Amino acid sequence: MPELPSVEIFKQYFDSTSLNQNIKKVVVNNPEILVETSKKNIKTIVESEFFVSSSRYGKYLFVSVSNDFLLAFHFGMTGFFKYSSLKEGQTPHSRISFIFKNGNTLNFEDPRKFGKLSLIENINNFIEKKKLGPDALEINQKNFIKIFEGRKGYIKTLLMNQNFLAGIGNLYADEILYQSGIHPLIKANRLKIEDLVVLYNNMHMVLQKAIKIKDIMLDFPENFLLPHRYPGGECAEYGKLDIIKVGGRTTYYCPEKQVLKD
DNA sequence: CCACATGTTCATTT
DNA sequence: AAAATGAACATGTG
Repeated sequence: MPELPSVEIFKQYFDSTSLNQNIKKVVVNNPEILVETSKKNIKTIVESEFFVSSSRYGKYLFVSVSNDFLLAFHFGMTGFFKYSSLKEGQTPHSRISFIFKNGNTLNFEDPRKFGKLSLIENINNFIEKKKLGPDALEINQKNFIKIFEGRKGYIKTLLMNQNFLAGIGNLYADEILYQSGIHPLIKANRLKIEDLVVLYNNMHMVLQKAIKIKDIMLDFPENFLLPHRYPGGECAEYGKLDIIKVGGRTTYYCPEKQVLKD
């Protein structure tokens, strides 16, 4: 479930399992997920080195290697890490495996193969090249409000657009708008400053809550949208949730709580 | 068989 | 330039 909260949790998992361990071998099962590098290249660069640190930006996880190279993981729609004590740790959806000298393996798992692993030289250059907006947890209120100034697009579409704000995807956009009582189809420039302040505060609240509960949907409180986000699901406060398409993505919202005015 | 899925990117149209 | 829409990508699930 790789939106910002999941990636933050993947980072914690990565840090606690895989930092500072000698990498004995790298197994590339699916070279097609590699970007700007090759199977041979990545093996040459990473084998016999170790991971020094990691950092998250939006939905990306950057990992620095002991020889100063950098890896950028993107988890696509179904990617995640699996650290195991199995010798070669191979599983049906393991795309890349990092086998450590201690006998454990970190797998980059991704059933649908929308994930990517890039070899990069500089994080800032990468962010610039991808034209990523500010990270959703780092941006301050003033700059957040500025993003929507004069924008005629739908608020949900903009929230999800990584070029404006990095980290929010389809599910969390729905949750943040629900918490804020804002209809997903409101045009951004129709929102008042007060609405944007509410939106900003709820964005933080929702993302931090999600990280706290390890992004386990069922652990969200009743008054959140996500535990009810399925056909026929009901808002804890009002009635049945509506399902529409916004920017090509399925959108759940409560028509009584999130009203589209004029 | 069909529809749908947490994401990104590209083409086309308005 | 901005914005909306649809398709493509690969694969599992219901």
